[in-house]
Amino acid sequence: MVVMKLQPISPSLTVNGCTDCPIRARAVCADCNDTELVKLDKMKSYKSWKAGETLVHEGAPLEFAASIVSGCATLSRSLEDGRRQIVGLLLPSDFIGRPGRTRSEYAIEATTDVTLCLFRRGPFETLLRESPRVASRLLEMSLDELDATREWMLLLGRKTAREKVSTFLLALLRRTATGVGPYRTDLPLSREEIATFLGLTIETVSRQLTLLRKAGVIELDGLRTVICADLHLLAAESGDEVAEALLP
Amino acid sequence: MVVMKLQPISPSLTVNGCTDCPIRARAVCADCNDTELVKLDKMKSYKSWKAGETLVHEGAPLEFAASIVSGCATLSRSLEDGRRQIVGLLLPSDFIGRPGRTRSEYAIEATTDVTLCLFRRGPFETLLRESPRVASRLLEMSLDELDATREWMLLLGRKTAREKVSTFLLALLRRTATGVGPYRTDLPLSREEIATFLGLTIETVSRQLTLLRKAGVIELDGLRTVICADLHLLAAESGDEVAEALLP
DNA sequence: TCACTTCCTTGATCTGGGTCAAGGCGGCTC
DNA sequence: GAGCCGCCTTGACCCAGATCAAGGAAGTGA
Repeated sequence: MVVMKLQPISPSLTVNGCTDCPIRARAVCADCNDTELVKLDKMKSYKSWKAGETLVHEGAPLEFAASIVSGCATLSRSLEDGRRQIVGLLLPSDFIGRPGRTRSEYAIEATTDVTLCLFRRGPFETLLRESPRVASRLLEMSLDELDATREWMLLLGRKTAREKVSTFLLALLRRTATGVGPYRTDLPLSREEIATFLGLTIETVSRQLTLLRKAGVIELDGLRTVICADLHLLAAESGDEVAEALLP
Repeated sequence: MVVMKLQPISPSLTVNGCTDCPIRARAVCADCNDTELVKLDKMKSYKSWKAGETLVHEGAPLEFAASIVSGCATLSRSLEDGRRQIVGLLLPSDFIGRPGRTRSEYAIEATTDVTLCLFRRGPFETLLRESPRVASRLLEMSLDELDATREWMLLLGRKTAREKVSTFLLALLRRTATGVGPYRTDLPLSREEIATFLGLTIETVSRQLTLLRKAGVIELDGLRTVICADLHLLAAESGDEVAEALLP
């Protein structure tokens, strides 16, 4: 399963792809021949789920590859006693799929209404075999994914609650940030889901959001909307000075 | 970077590969033509490091791909204030490398004396481009890696200290387990390194090892050798009943 | 408009694991 | 074999974040 990319895809790749089907744009770059585009277009279909629905249960068969068109979903793993950890966040342009394996190690759940662009396993794996360019793009995406996952290990193992919440908000805001601030984003996760993603409890997430608001780092507009006038303030709270240096 | 595989490689893949150079065995399966074997053999070389040495600094150029021949190394990431998290464990037959990127996101450090089988980046990437079979094997390894990393996220985010230490010992023992017990393994990491891997402190690791010994789950022979008569006891402490069900 | 639900916030208290400090135990050197 | 050094263990205490508990706010349906 390949997912959780917190940077937006390159604009130069989207413009000549179909924007409603990001995998086409992501898998095939501008100088490719059209054959692969046509093949991808022919095998795709769309499906939507409501917020809160489960797309795939942990350990259940996974009969498709897909990319997120709109909305947000999570990947999670659970222990038998109910403890649960979200191990990946799926946002538009992210990819779902695990070539060569038929069942999902993770539960996939919609946290908002979500629409996927689906490819059946069989034809998609054939395309992978026949098109080195698509295959190598998938390898690249998997390795980016691995880097993002390892970065999250550092967060889970070593960061404080405040740093965790700040890092999460910063990652979301950067993904949607355009031009200059103030930056605004709608949280695609409930407090409970944020907690499950950050290895915290819902109460701690709530308290840290309140503290960040009182410290003037962010503003909250309703329950789901976060506004940040200066991403550097947030980066300073995230425990990661490198992240700060990379800001616009 | 692709690493941390806690299962031994398939015996059917090793027998006809050269055992001192596992990537050849891992990348090329029995029914492949010999050309790829020859190409891999031609480009390889060997290099060794002493325990405690740094192979690659965090953020430094990574000019090779490699597989571990013997010994143990770690991948780690650090925050600026010195907090550090090991994000991957490299044991014999594991692969190091990040096609398409020239610098390492992680520090790579030898925790015991270690020998690598090295491939220069250029020729290795050419081989990847020309040999779909080797490329698809690398994708498979990357995805296994991603699964292992996400499993570790569940450990870091949700398990107790006792469960973390038990899970770590179980993973090590399973990797070397053959036939029936009692199982014995030499820890490739110091207490400090184990702590850095599990998101704990050295004192907590030490205390949990003592408690597991007093509970009769493990025996310790010297500082580095762990003996476990019954892996099911350890699995019961690991918080993961599925792991227990999969034991021999 | 009122009951009901779901999700969030805030306060009070508890505790697992961190921190600080004091040895113990080889292995090495001279 | 004495002194030293690196690594590990153990004890005492502390604190960040978990847990428990009590509302608040916003939506929904009758």
